[in-house]
Amino acid sequence: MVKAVSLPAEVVIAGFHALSEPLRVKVVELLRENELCVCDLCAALEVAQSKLSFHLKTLKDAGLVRSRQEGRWIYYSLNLSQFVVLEQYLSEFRRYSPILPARSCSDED
Amino acid sequence: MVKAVSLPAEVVIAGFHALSEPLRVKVVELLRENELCVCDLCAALEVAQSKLSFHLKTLKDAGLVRSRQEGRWIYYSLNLSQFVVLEQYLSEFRRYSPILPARSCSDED
DNA sequence: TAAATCCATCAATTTATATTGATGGATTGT
DNA sequence: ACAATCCATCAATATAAATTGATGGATTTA
Repeated sequence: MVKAVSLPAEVVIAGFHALSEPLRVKVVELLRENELCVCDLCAALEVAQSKLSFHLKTLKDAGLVRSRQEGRWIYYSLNLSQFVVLEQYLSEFRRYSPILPARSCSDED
Repeated sequence: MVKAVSLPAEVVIAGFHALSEPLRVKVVELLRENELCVCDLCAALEVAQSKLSFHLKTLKDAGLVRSRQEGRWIYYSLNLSQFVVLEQYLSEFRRYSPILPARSCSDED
């Protein structure tokens, strides 16, 4: 049961990709507070249903959200463990560094 | 000097977008260990220089890397504080949750 | 000064993603 | 059974991102 060693983890890339689009980020920010059905999200975001459905699929394929059916509604909610995976991936960058990045006063580039 | 309140933070989206492409992820993983010049990266990744340059620009625009010139070389390094920004953005999703997602026994790496 | 190296940028093409409106499956209420 | 609601999927189009080869600026070496 050998686990492949750090190919730039597909699942991580899929996660970041899913979070690289403004509407999808709005979706997860809404879901942060409540489980919501698609029609709730459509109303809140004022977008067409098919458009939202498309983006929800991207989020779901990336493992960031789950869905559950109740009657004719499908409720979406966050899959927090996947957010943790991404968070931990990022945290490893810090671990390699001798010092935490100095917080520049004038942080211009 | 009013700071806009949580528009799905452009800088966060740009960061996730930058990390949503395999070659760019390989770049930051290499830079995690060492500051490197473009020609080092070209050699390590076996890609054309113009291609790499394009992706480095994406990473730089997202604030994830810095560059510094030394003679005719341009050295790239991580800007860890931006990684921390992304990490903290993700960590806020956890904060809303009543329970931390169960850590599955079988997904250690 | 001339040649070589390192790199960013440009324009043209290819490839990937997103948007739109339409269709149909599943569920519920009449 | 029929109509209405909720949703995913499809095909066509539009938009965005990546790749490629070429060009030129800046720096170093001969």
